[in-house]
Amino acid sequence: MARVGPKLNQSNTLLMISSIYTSLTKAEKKVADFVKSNPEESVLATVTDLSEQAGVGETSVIRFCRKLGFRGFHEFKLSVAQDLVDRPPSLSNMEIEEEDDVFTVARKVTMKHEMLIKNTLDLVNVESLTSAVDKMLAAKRIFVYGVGSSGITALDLHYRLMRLGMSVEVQRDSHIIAMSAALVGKGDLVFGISTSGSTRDLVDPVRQAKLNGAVVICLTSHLRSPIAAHADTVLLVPSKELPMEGGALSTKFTQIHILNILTTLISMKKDTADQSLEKTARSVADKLY
Amino acid sequence: MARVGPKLNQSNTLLMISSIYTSLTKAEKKVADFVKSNPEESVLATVTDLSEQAGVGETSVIRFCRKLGFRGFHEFKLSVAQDLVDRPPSLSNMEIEEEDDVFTVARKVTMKHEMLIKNTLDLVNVESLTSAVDKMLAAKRIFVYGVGSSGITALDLHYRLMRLGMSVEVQRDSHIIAMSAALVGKGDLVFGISTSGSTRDLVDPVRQAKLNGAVVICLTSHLRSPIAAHADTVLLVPSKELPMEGGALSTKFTQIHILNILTTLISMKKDTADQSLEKTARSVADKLY
DNA sequence: CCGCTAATCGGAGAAATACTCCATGTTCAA
DNA sequence: TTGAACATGGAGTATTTCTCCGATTAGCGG
Repeated sequence: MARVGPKLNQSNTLLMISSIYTSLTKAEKKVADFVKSNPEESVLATVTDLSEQAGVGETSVIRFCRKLGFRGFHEFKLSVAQDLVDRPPSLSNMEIEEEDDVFTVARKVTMKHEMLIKNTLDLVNVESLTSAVDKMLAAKRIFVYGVGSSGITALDLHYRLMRLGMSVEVQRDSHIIAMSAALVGKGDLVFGISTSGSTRDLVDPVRQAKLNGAVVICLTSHLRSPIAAHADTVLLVPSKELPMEGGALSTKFTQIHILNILTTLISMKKDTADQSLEKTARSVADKLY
Repeated sequence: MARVGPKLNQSNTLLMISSIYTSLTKAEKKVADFVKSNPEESVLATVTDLSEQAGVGETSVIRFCRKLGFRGFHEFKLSVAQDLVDRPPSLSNMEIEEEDDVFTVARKVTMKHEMLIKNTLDLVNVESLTSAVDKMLAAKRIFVYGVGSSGITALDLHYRLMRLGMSVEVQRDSHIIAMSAALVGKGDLVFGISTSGSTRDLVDPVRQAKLNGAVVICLTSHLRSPIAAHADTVLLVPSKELPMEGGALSTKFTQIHILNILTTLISMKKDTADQSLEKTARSVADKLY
C-alpha cells in the first residue's frame, strides 16, 4: 500500500488519525484517542510517557506511529507539532443541543460544514488530485460505482463529468457493478466511491477491475481500507468525527466538495469543457417557463 | 542568562536565531548558519548529524539550543518544525485562473464553498424552515420530485428522510412525476426541487398537486419563480452560479447544506429518529469486510 | 613575546529515549 | 476445543541526547 505521507507537507496528522482509526487495533485506538484529545501534551511526551498515559505498551505507540506512515515516534511528534501551529479555535459548543432553536441549529450546522470543508482541504493530497485528473482525462472509458449514500454521490460525479462532455457510465446496483467490473480492461478507469471503504459490493468489483488491468481511483474516508488497498489513486475525505447530527450524513458534504474540486480541475485541463457545458445548458433551456 | 521563551507558542525560532546571533560564540554561529540555511534538514537531523554538518562538536549544538531558550535539542527541533509550516499566502483573487496550480484551485473552491454556505445561512428564513419541518412531520405521505441535477438532490433528501424512518417516495422521471402528482391528495406533501424554479417538468406537477389539496414545499434558488408561486413553503438557496467552474454546480452544494439543516431539525423533533438511524446503520453492517 | 585567565570547544561516557525481538495473551474460525 | 493469526507489552538493544571535564583558544597585561 502506498505510504500515507512522508511528512513535512501540509497534511493534517490529527485528521489522518481519524481516517485510519477503524483500521487500528484496540491498543492503538487508545493511543489515538489520547493524542487526539491531548495533542499538545503528546508532542512533549516521550514514548514511555505516552504509553503510560494511554495505558498501553511502548511498542503499541511505535506501531501506531508506523501505521500513520511515519518512520517512528520522532517523525510523528514533529508532524503533530506542525499541526498545532494554527489550530482551529475550539469547536466546543458546536454540539447541537436539544433545546437549540431553529436558527441556532442552522448556524451550528453551517459552522460544522465550514469546518468540514476546511478539514477536507487539509487532507487533500495534491499528488492524488493531480494524478486523478490526469488518469481520468486519459481513460478510454470511465465507470463510476457506488451503493447506498455513496451511490448518490456517484450519480453526482457522473452528472458533472457528463456535463463536461466526458463519456461516463455510472452503476449503483451491486450486481450490475460486479458484472460491469468484470468487463473492464486496459485503458478503462474505475472510480469507486465508498465512505467506509469496506463495502463488499464495491471492494470485490474494484479488485476485479484492477486485475483486469483497469486504472482504479477511489473516494473514501478510510485510508487503510480494503478499497484503498486496490486503488491506484486514493482521494481522502475526512471521516465523520462529528457525533449526533441528523442523518450523520456530513460525509456526503465533503464528498461533493472534493468532487467539485476535481471536476473544476478537469474542466480547466479539458479544452472542450466550456463548449460542452454550454451545449448541455442550452439543451434544457426550452424546458423552462 | 534569561530564558528567551519557553516554547510551543508561535514565536518564530528562525528569527530568534538572528536576534541573538551576535551573542553567539564562533562554533554556535556555525550551527546557527547551518540551521538558518537548511531548516528542513535540521529538523530531521540528530545532534550528531547537525554537529557534523556544521563542523562543530555535539556539545556546541546543545549549548546553542539552550541559548535560544529551549530545554534541549529536542524542543528546539519541534519549534523549528513549527516555523516550517508555510501558511499559504492569502489568495489575491478568488477567481480561478487558467494558470492556478492544483492546490490553489482547491483552496479557491473551498473558499467559494465556504462563502456559499454562509450566504445560505443569510438567506435562511426561520419561519420557512420551521414550517417545512412541521409540515413534513405532519404529512401522511411525502413525495420528493426533481429532474436533472436537482433530481440527484432529490435522491439525497429521500435517502436522509428514509434513514430517519420516514416513508418517502422520490421520482426523477418527468412523466412519472406528472402521474404521481396527479394522484396525491389532502394530507400528502410534495417536495419539489428545482434550482431555476422554472422547469416545466416540475412546475406543472407541483401546480397539479397543489390543486389536488397537497401541501407543497419547494427548494429553489429563485424566489419569484413559477414553482415558488405554487408552494406553501419556499426554501431558498443562493442562486449565484459561480462563473467558470467545472459544471457550475455549486448550487448542489447549498442544496445539500440546507437539506442537512432541515433533516437535522427533523431528527430533533422526531423521537424515533435515533433508533431509525441505528437500525438502518446496523442493517448494512454485514455488508462490510 | 610570554604568561595568565577566562571563555570556548569537543570527546568520552552517562543518561535518556526510541526501537526490536520475542514470549504470551486474545480472538476467531473450524 | 484446538490451532492459527493477530495483538500486546516487557526485556533487552540501539540510538540519541546530554553531562562532565580536560584541552584549546582568545584576550590581555606585562
